[in-house]
Amino acid sequence: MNARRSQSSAFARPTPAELGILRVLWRHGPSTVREVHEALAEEETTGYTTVLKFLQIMHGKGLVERDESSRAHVYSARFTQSQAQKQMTDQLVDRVFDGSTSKLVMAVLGESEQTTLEELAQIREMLDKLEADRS
Amino acid sequence: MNARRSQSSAFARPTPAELGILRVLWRHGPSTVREVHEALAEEETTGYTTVLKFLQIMHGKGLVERDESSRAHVYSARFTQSQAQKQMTDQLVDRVFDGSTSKLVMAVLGESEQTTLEELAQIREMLDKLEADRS
DNA sequence: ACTAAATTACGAAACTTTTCGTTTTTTTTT
DNA sequence: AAAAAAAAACGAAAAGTTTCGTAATTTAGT
Repeated sequence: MNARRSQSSAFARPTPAELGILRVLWRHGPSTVREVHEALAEEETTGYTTVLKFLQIMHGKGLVERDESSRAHVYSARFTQSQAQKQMTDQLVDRVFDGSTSKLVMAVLGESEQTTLEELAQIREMLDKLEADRS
Repeated sequence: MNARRSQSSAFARPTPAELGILRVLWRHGPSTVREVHEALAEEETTGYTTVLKFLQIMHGKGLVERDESSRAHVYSARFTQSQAQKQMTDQLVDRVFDGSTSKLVMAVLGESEQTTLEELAQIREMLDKLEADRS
C-alpha cells in the first residue's frame, strides 16, 4: 500500500492544470467557478465548463472543499500554499536531488542572478537561526 | 508556438517514469535496456519491454542518446543530472513559489531536521561567495 | 407561473502516459 | 545451416489528464 498515492493521504499531488486552479484559490481565497474562470482567463484560455469539471474532479480527490449553501458553489483549497510548497519540494528533493536538501539549495543559489542581496540576507538569517538551534 | 513544449527545446520535461529511467542512466552511465531494467527492478516492477519502449520514446523526444553499434543498443542521458536539477527547480519556483527562489530556500530549510550542520555550513559558504561577488 | 439566465451535472472525445504482448530481426550456439 | 537465445520493433490496450458540448437544474426577473 502506497500512502503517497492513496486518496486519503494528507494531500494528493495536483496535476499541472489542477495546480493552476489551486494557485487561483490561494491568491483569491474561496471562489466560485466563475471567479476562478475569470482569474484563469487572464493567462490561459480555458472554457467555463472545463474549470467547473476540474473543480468537481478536485473535490472528488479531496483537493478542494465545496460550500454548496449558495447557488454558485464556493470552492476553497483544502491545504495551504505553504503545505503544497513543502510537499512538492520534498518530492523534488527525493526524486531529483537524491534526497539531499542542501544540493537543492546549492543548485538554486548557484546560478540565480535574480536572487537579490536582500534575499540572500534573509537566507543567512534563517541559517543563523537553524545553526543556533542545533548547537 | 510553445517553446517549452517543443521537441527541439534545450531539453524537454521528463515524465515521472522517464525521470526514473534518467536517474538510472545518471547513476550508472551509458546502459543497455537490460541494465536499466535490472537497476529499475530493485525498486519497481517494470517489464523489460516497458523499459525498452520508454527508452525508444525518450530517444524520439531527444531525452537520451542511442549507440546502435553493438547488438544491444546503449542509451545515455542527453543532459546531466545537474542540468535537470536546475531546469526542474526553476519550474517549481515558477509554478509553486511565485517565482521567488528565496521562498523555496526558506521552505526547504525551514522544516528540514534532516539537514546536517555540515550541510548548513556548505550553504553558508556558498552564501558568502555569492555576497562577495555581488558587492 | 413563465421565461430567461446562470449554474451544475453528465458524458464523452482528444490527448498523454504507462504498460506489455507479439512479431521481427539479429546474434550465438550447436 | 538450423535452432535457440537475446534484443529491437511494433502496435495497441489500459490508465490518466484535459477539454468541452449538451442536458438538466436552480434561481431570478417579468
